[in-house]
Amino acid sequence: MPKSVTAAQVADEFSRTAKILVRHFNERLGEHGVSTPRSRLVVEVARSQPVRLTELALAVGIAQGTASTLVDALVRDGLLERQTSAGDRRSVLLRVTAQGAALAQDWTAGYERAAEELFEPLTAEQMSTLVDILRTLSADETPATGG
Amino acid sequence: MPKSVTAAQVADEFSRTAKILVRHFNERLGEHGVSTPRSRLVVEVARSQPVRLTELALAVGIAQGTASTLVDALVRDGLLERQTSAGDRRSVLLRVTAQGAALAQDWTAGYERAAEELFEPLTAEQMSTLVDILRTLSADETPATGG
DNA sequence: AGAGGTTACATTGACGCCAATGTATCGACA
DNA sequence: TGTCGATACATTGGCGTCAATGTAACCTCT
Repeated sequence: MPKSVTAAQVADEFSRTAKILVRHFNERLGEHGVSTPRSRLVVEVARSQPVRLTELALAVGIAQGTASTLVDALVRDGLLERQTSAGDRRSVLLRVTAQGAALAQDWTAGYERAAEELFEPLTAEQMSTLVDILRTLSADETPATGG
Repeated sequence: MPKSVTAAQVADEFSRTAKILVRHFNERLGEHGVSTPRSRLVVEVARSQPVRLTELALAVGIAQGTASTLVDALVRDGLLERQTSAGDRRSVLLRVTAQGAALAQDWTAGYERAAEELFEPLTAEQMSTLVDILRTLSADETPATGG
């Protein structure tokens, strides 16, 4: 018999856990000299370049303006390149630089190890279930891989 | 057969969904003229007053310094009261004011409705499963109700 | 009593993030 | 061609958050 929980309880627990995990993640990635959002962006661009800014924002779940600001800093730091799209000059295509690609590789490893550590208490089935539930919750705002 | 997912995929999905939900939550609560963190704090104090600052931070999942700053603003706004503990003069006991209690009631209702709306796509069993998983993930940093 | 380590809270500087808004480009249509 | 709404990105002001650190009270042990 599943203990019945209210939606508010779920929200509280979700919010609390999310914040705790974010702190731990930042702590782990800090050892690589980078913050979670920055590494997340660079790794995502490396994975699916060239990528438009708005697509990138959608993929990582942040607002477009936030992505713009963060990307700006990453470009200044020489990790990403902006390139105006030939077909649509409003669009910006993002790619990693050589330096960005190298760091992305290091950070991906750190990211994966941090994730394994944080989700270690879950069984494989729980992880799969969790992902299903998360995708259900964010079904409205899903990148192209939606299907 | 559960699709196997990597820890990094879980982390990505978790982070993305958390940010999306936070945005939606803020949007809903904005209609009540309050932000999610502020309402969350006031409601939590109303629920378990008197409560120490650090306990409160743990309950909502934020760092102690963050709680201090937020509480400061809420005290200035007349929603919360600080009171130095008689037994341990380092400690601060928090309570809601009359105004804070009234608003907490309104916000609790808004909070609950927002949560119901956001978690509406989940079945009762999924919600229960989700809470189990979340508690497992944050088992290290659990308030006194730890069990 | 008082020295030294510990605990509870406050403060600070920097960052991530948002909503709202501004600017340039695009596309359709008169 | 020029106009108008829509789209893609950039900018801005403000909040929430953190880690790191400071200050005061507590506790133990001598």
